[in-house]
Amino acid sequence: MEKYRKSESALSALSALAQEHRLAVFRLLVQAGPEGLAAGDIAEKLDLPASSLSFHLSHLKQGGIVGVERQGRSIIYRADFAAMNELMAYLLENCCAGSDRPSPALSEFESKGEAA
Amino acid sequence: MEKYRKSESALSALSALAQEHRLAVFRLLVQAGPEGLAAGDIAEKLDLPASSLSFHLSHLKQGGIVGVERQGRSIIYRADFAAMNELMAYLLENCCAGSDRPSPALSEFESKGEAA
DNA sequence: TCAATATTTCGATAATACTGGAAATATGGA
DNA sequence: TCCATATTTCCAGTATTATCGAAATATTGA
Repeated sequence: MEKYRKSESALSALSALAQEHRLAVFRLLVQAGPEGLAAGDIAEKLDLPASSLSFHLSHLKQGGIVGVERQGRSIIYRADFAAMNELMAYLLENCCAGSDRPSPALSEFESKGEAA
Repeated sequence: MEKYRKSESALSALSALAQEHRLAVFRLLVQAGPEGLAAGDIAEKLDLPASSLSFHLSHLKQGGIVGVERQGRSIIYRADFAAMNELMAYLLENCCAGSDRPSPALSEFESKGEAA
């Protein structure tokens, strides 16, 4: 258990995604799957200057939703699916709740989780 | 059908949520449920100056994830659960994909949807 | 060791976002 | 109509984020 699911990490993941180029990069990485993509490939596909892309990649890394690994001369980025799932779980618990939800029951649960 | 689910709207919903105070406001509105909350109540609960809160509320409104309605002297804000569900659907389709996903099949589907 | 490749870091600039007091707007009640 | 309440809009100041060329750093292969 002990899923962290704190607002703090959700927030940094959200800010990582909340930018045109970064959302595009992340979607590309999701499509690429576990193999990931080299920074250069991303730059080419999205037609972004290397230094700008690097700025955004480091933001995605900070947000905890991509992983990095050097592979020879290239640096491979991959989507962190586990982190993305945690973000989804956070949003589901804290930001969703159909009109058919069991009143404030769920919110009490979440505020308890948040306290720690 | 014709779910919009475009990157553009996902992006504005994401930027709406990707800010400490706005995420807090939205969570509060989710807890409040369909009844919503008056701006003043939100300001009090989160201890935010009225003008700052108003700035953030308009951002949430722009992002399409809250609804507004005047009720006497107060202005009631409520979480737009349908919009939130659309965001979740977008993220699920475009930003998730377990390692057990059917290769690039899903991504082809989504790029077709995006074209329009 | 040297040159070529891949990427990041630096630094300067521009653009955007956030903050909060004060003034403006809308509403309801006396 | 006049006053109190609720909220927004305006505005200026501050802070954060984005952009991208140039220089710096790694890595590989000759």
